[in-house]
Amino acid sequence: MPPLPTGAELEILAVLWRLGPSTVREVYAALDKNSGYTTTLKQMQVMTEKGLLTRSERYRSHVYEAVAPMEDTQQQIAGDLLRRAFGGSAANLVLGALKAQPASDEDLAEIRRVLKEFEKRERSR
Amino acid sequence: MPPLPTGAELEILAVLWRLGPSTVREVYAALDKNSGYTTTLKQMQVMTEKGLLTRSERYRSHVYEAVAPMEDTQQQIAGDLLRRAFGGSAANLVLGALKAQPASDEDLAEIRRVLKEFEKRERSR
DNA sequence: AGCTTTCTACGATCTTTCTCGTTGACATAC
DNA sequence: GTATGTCAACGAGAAAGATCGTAGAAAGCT
Repeated sequence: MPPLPTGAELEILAVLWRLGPSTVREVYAALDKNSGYTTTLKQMQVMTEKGLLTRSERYRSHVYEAVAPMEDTQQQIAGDLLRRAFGGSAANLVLGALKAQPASDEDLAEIRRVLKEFEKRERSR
Repeated sequence: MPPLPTGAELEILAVLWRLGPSTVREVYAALDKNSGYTTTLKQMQVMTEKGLLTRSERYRSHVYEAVAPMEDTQQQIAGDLLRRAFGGSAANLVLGALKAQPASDEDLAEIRRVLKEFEKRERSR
């Protein structure tokens, strides 16, 4: 089982999820950090060594891409936090998230949809 | 704004939330890590320096306690993760959490209650 | 060919986190 | 009063993470 991505790694992953396969420079530009280009480059190299990213040549530059699908990584992170910080209480996690960043009506509807879906699957077991 | 607790710090906080004010030895016993007693002690001393814990004398030993209420810390953590790993999508967070650790019926009901409550507050603005 | 730009690769440093061994204080037991 | 046990304090070390400076390869331009 791969270790969870660190904070800086997570930010890079988030950019790649959003933009799809990208060069280092594109990721660097999308990051609003005040660290240098080589820092981002190094980070992505390390992540590639770890197996978090893959790299393919394209003309002159290298294009990086997340190995694991976003959903898998998000699930791992959510599960880890649930255990570690919320004593396994999903309700507390939801509550914390909503308080921290009020959700829009669409978000709320989406959450309800997710709940229904989950409930249905649960009931059929 | 205080920096978010690290992984090891979070585990200690979780124990203190669960047990209430405790001595180092109690926390250490509740932790199922394979590190030594002094490691936990040192960690808690550092956390006290950082302002995460408070300490009060009790007879011979010291009793530690989390400074910030659990809810506040959880909210901070959830918000941070929401931004960093989930692109602000609370629905994805909920989905990830449910997939990672299927919730019981009570949990689901609790989540729905939280949603309703939040919605009501939202509507009255 | 020589210069400029745009990349990646490498190595070094700095900081934070994590871990533990040792010490000394204090109390209780013998 | 010596021994034993329990605890906090201290300092040191290892490990991981984050940051950057410099070098080197490849392409394009004049």
